[in-house]
Amino acid sequence: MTRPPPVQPIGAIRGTTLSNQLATELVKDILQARYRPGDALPTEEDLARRYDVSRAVVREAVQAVSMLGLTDRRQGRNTHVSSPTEWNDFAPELLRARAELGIVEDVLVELLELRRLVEVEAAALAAERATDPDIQRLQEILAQMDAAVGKRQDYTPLDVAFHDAMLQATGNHLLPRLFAQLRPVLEFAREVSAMTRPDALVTSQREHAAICQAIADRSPQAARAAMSQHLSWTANLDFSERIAELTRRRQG
Amino acid sequence: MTRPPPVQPIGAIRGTTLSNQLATELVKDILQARYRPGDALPTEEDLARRYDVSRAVVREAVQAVSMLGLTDRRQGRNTHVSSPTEWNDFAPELLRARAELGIVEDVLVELLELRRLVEVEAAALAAERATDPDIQRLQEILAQMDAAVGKRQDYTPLDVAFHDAMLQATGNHLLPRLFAQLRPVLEFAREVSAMTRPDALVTSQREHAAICQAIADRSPQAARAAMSQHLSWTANLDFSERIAELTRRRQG
DNA sequence: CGCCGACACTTGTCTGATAACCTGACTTGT
DNA sequence: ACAAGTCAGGTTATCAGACAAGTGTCGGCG
Repeated sequence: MTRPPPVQPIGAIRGTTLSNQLATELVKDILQARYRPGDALPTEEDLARRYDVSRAVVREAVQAVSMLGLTDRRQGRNTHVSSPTEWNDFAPELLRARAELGIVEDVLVELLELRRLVEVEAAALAAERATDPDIQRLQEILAQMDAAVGKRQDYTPLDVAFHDAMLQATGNHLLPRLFAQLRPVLEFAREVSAMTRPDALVTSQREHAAICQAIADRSPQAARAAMSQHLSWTANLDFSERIAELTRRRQG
Repeated sequence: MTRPPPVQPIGAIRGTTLSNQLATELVKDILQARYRPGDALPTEEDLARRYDVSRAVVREAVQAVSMLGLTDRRQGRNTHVSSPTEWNDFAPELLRARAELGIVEDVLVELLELRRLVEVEAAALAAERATDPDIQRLQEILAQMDAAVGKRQDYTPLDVAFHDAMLQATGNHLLPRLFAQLRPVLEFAREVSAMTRPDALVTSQREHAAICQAIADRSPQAARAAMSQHLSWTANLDFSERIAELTRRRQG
């Protein structure tokens, strides 16, 4: 397995290590149904030859892919692609790979719906249980957002911070973490939604203020309503053309 | 690194491969704060010596741990334990490890709360969007559950199937998958709750019937109410003593 | 026809070596 | 004295070749 020096290593992907590059390569192959559930992956030696890497690299890559639930390794048998029900769809690596492939269109609407489900009720919880420091923090962020209305680049991270602070105010540690994992794809959704909603910032800021007020008033009903209002426009969204355009732009 | 034959390999854990065993070992060490966030893990060679395995095994194990977001590898520097905000708390391997350690007490209540948040609204969604086959399937499962009231061993898997079918009836693919990932810990919660709620099956079955009826009637409000009722008893639950007992029993 | 063992194939593990990289201490020039 | 460059040691990343341990298949044998 002589390594010809100036040959592009795997796919010239921006990636740190060889094994990670190969891993994302395999993940993409599986997501694109180049290998289908139930199929056997090529032999480790095969993959090593094919990508001109050592078997150790292949093994670490396959290990990574298996940790995502995408494949099932057993000694003696080939490693097979698992049923999609086994996939860890919330693993950041998988979400990122999906986003990079533009395979998100089908998942994006569902993801936003999930977000709406959780966040509306979370707002109610936050109104019930927010501590004074929690509320203070929300108000601080809101003030900064007020100042940033007009500049989307400044506003967006504050928007994220606001929602995160709200989730933290529920006292349930899992909620911020769930959203932290979903963040990369939600960012992508935000990109798209920014296009579909040119009014955006002013309206958005009014809604944030309403949410904050409801929580400060300790009114779960009001909080639920305000958050529901804030996220309602995501309900009847059809992304397909927007995503197609973004993907085209990224690849072109 | 001579391998003495009859020495327990790593921890005599039930596990398939050496690297997987070592991986779960490291995961547990991190969860138990034996290595704290920011700390450096021992050298690969060090770990290899310590557990009497080859460096290749160590590397695959560390790769697995890193895929869970627990550690951060960079060439040249030691691999460090990441900040808990980076951890993939919804990865099945992590949840399982937590459950085996009995570190779930703090997470369990929050997990049930998350479940309640999502599932109540999911029931409403299902009432809106369930197809006829969806409803038929729910009714079939319900009938089987009717027959199984009285035998918890038969009932429990049907209970799981019912909730899964309900989530599928929402038409949102992410919902069943989220719960599939949470399953192991929810099972554990079920074990505990079985102890705290001896009335259980008859009441539970009545509630399931109400949920099913509401969905069949296409009434989101009724579905929300029924599911809320069904899960309400999880709200004010304090598991600490129960979990302590279960953990003691398992370790004793 | 069914059981069973030889055999090829594949994953799991071991060993030892080299390359790439980081850190911190040391040197050097101003 | 201080800043910048240099170097050495340690650590991870990768390579190569080998052997061990499972799995499945395909004969032959009862």
